[in-house]
Amino acid sequence: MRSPRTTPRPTAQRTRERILDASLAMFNALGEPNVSTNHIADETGISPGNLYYHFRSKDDIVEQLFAGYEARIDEALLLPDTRAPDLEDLWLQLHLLFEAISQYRFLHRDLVDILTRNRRIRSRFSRILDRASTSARTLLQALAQAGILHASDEDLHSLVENAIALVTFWIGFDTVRSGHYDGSRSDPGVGIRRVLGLLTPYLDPAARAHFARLTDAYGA
Amino acid sequence: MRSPRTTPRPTAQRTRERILDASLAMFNALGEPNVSTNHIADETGISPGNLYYHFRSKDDIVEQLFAGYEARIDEALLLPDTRAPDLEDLWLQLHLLFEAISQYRFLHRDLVDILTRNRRIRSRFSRILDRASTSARTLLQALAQAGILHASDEDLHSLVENAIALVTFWIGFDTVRSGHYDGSRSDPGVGIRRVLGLLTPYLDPAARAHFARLTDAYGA
DNA sequence: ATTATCTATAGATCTATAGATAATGC
DNA sequence: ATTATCTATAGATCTATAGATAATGC
Repeated sequence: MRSPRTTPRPTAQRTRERILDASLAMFNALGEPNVSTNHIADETGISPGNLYYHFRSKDDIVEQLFAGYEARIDEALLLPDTRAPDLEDLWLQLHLLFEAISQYRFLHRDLVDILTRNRRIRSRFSRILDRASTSARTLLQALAQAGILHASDEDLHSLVENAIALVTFWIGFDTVRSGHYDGSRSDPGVGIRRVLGLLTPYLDPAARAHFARLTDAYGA
Repeated sequence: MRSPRTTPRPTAQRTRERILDASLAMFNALGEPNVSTNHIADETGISPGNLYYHFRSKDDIVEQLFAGYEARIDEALLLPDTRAPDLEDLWLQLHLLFEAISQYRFLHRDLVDILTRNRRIRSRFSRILDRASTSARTLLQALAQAGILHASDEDLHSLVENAIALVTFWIGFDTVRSGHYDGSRSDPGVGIRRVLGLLTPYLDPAARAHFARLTDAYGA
């Protein structure tokens, strides 16, 4: 056990952050399984021993990064609490989700492998999916209530699950479909349009036109 | 270079097959990145040296397995050539696809990582996606021609891409969503229903009822 | 004589730790 | 005195090969 650092020194704090930054960048570029603690130390410009002074293990680094990811996702899933959510909330939520996922895309690239090897992250991710499901359901039910979406309960369930599947594995699909395996960031616009494509057949014509305007105006 | 075996001895042939069988089973159960050539040799009951007599490398094993996968997928993608494909062809194709993928699920579990590390498999998989896209498009266009599906060209494109994404990453999504990380085979029924769920809003009511009957009758 | 198999091992990792040394804060 | 860092290394892999030995087929 390391003693708690109540007042961390500026230098060490920066080193810790630099390790996390380098890890995230390399994980995203090369895939987490293909990046060793030696690579990370090397890229950060420190010794492997120093890396293990700041982090218990490679998994510890992954978990710290995951905490950042989880915070971003939870923020993206927030819905307005004083009024019913509308189409523009859905549109914004999708943009925030794709942005957060893109920032931590290494997690989604090797999702099954990472979750298989780490029980803690596994259960936390499982709860993220549940929260996403709840959020999406709430949103779509509000749209149904407002009369701009028409779907049976079964349709709605299928819709929510398919949307979650598509968002979760968009990074993977985009990679294999486009053939860009270098881990570079890709335009989230197509992914967002595909998720919205799941929804459109259930939307009112007026709402569909509304979406078209949003897409044209903000370019995604 | 190994000399060509024109008339392979039965024993050796069996060993080769046993290596492939053990590899497939362990890859599916534990994930390809987590299975070493030592594990495979151990499970097959041979020495690591013997394994390398039969296969050039671990990648060689993966490629041999991939060839079997590719053949199964290509077979599943075949459409009738003497008549226009109909709803039941689509239904059958989905079943064959899910069956083939389930048999080689290790490929889909770590798809991006495997394709990143192996250029040959990468380009072959890319062509599989193209063939799947063509097959799906042909099928859906036939349905549109027959008047049982109504969708614009843009809708149809989105539909095809979303279906391919869902089928390709169903194994991954099912794993993280259900929380069963032991690599065991899961019921493909839900996955098939989800893919069909993409289609239903574009279908004629009569065709939708047809699907419901198929699902009830054959249990998926 | 050829094919199949095993033993033993080189060489390259990788994760993680022990222990020495340097830098900082009181 | 505490915190941060480095050097060096143990110990566990893992992939792959060399070279010896066994089994098979003509």
